[in-house]
Amino acid sequence: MIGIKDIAKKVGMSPATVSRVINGKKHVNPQRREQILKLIEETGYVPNKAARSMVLQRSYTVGIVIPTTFNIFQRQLFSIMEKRLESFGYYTLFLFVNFNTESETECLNRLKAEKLDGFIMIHEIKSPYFYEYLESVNLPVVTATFRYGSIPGIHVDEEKAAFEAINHLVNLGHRKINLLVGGDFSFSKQRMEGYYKALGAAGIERDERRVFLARQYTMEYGINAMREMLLRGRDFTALFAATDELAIGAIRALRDEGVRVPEDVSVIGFDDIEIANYTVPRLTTIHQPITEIGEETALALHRQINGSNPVKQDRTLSYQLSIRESTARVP
Amino acid sequence: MIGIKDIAKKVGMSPATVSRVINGKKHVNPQRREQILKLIEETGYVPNKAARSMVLQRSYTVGIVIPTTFNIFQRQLFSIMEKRLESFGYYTLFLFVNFNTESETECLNRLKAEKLDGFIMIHEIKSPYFYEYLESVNLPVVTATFRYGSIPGIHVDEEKAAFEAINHLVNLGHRKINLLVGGDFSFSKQRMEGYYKALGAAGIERDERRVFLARQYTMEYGINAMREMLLRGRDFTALFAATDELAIGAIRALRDEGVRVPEDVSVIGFDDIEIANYTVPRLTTIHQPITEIGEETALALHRQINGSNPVKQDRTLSYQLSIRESTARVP
DNA sequence: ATGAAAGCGCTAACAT
DNA sequence: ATGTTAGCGCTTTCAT
Repeated sequence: MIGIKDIAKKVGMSPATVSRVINGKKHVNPQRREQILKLIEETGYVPNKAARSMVLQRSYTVGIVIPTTFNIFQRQLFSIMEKRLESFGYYTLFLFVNFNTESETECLNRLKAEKLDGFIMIHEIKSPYFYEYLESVNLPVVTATFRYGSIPGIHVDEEKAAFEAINHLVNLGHRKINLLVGGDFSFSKQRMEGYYKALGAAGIERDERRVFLARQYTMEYGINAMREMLLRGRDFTALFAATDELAIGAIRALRDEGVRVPEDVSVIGFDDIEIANYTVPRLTTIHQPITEIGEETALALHRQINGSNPVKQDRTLSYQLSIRESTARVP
Repeated sequence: MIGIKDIAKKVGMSPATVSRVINGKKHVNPQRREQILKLIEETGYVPNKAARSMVLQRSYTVGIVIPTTFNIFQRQLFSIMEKRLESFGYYTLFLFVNFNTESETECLNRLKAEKLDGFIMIHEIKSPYFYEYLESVNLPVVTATFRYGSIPGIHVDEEKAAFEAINHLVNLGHRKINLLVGGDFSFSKQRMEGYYKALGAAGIERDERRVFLARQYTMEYGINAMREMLLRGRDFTALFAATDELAIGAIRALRDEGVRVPEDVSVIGFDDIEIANYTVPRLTTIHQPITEIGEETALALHRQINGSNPVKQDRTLSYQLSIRESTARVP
């Protein structure tokens, strides 16, 4: 493998000078600079990242903590972040984590092993050790789509958005509105809270039997949950699914039983993943400003890392109710 | 930051001994080993990866080259690979690349900068320099879903699979079969080739006006392409879309014009992404053994890296025609 | 079984 | 403007 010494030797100069050229420092004779640049070009030399990272005590790398089972929304999100981070000159390292302590510890270790410049979380880690460590080393962090303690986060007002989703249904005359929600995240709690509050505001009695739990936020579990609902008799005219994927699964199960959407049952989702606009029927859903979330998150982290505008604060972005074809007046 | 010296000092031993313990080497007094292990546990010490990578001349990291605009199939694929690689003890580094020379060069540089143990390509890079470099450093590589030169690849017989897809349509009585295909990859050429051959075998005349090009393999371009087809008059009874995403977009556009699928027009896709089984109607498609492809690829790379079973050879996995609801007898 | 010392490839402080 | 040198945190000879 070719190294900085090889380059230096070939042009008859010291590694220090070559290093200066590579890093665009001053105090190098323009002619020699050209000469070195040319040689680097020719040889295809690229500095070793580990060596650099070691002496610089930083890696120009940003981590993104994401669940192994990332959903479509998260996939779109990290895709956007990755592009933005790259434009800022960072490498991106994905830290996949599962829903268990072991995996979270593993993630923490990785964080320690790499000298990351900072990182983004689009997955809520439970372990308190994790956050303790962050505090102790003062590593720049931004969360996206949720909040944790005093860490700055970029997100929408989930509760209010869910409230509005239910309101849309209520305005269409629905009173028997089921909720399909999954696991143990803040967004699920907030969306559920919005559901209850909207029902309350509409004078509809709170009925826990209308709430169904999916084990995961996938289409498969959406199908399963809807089957279960149907088994208990079709005493609902509308469904609020906590994510679009759950909604798509639910619509599938409804169709399989000959129930028409939206004629017989209205379904509203949440997130507005890309496919929501391509399904049959197109999905009415809460649009999250996914591009903006991704960009803002990357920017906030960049700012933290560079110390410019060190304002560590949350940003609540605005969502939108996107009315498409899966909701209609109550039959 | 806590380092190996700190650990050593605290137990009153040399860094060398601590290093031996960390790496599970022999010749350490069992008592001291325990003592050191305990301290590491307590302090939460994790060795610095850069330092380690530097002296070891390897990183225990495997790269996955993937297009920035990865599609759903590729997303599922890398997810599987990542899990498998982790189980082998590798870190995974994603190398996103765009469809231009600059980005490919960038990717190559990254490959040089990191001391990767090996890498996987699920994206065809064009630049010959890229492959030259691979040759020159003899870096372990495996391709997935395509082949390049003598690099071992894991894939299905794309052409034969496409042939079978068309055959399915022909058996249903279709003769006016359009093709929707996108960009410049080997799989697109092979799927197109299968289309033509199957038509030939069925005695259907080759008609290039039946072939439509999508700029990207996305649902959006699927819609656009189908609109264009429809504009030219509906003189087809079936469509073979080169990917499921294209198919889903096409079905959407068909619906928008009041064309029923499969009653009026049959649509068949390729890949069998997760959602293909949840759309309305469910998508008939070619099932790629995505889990197997992912696992086999990771395994093949692992073997190359470890020199065990250094057989550098291709594996052609078997696909399956998955008949669902989007195809029917010709009207 | 253990420690001292060299060195991985690079950058930066200090000389010149 | 350029070179010399030290050192980032670790592993691995080579002594002992």
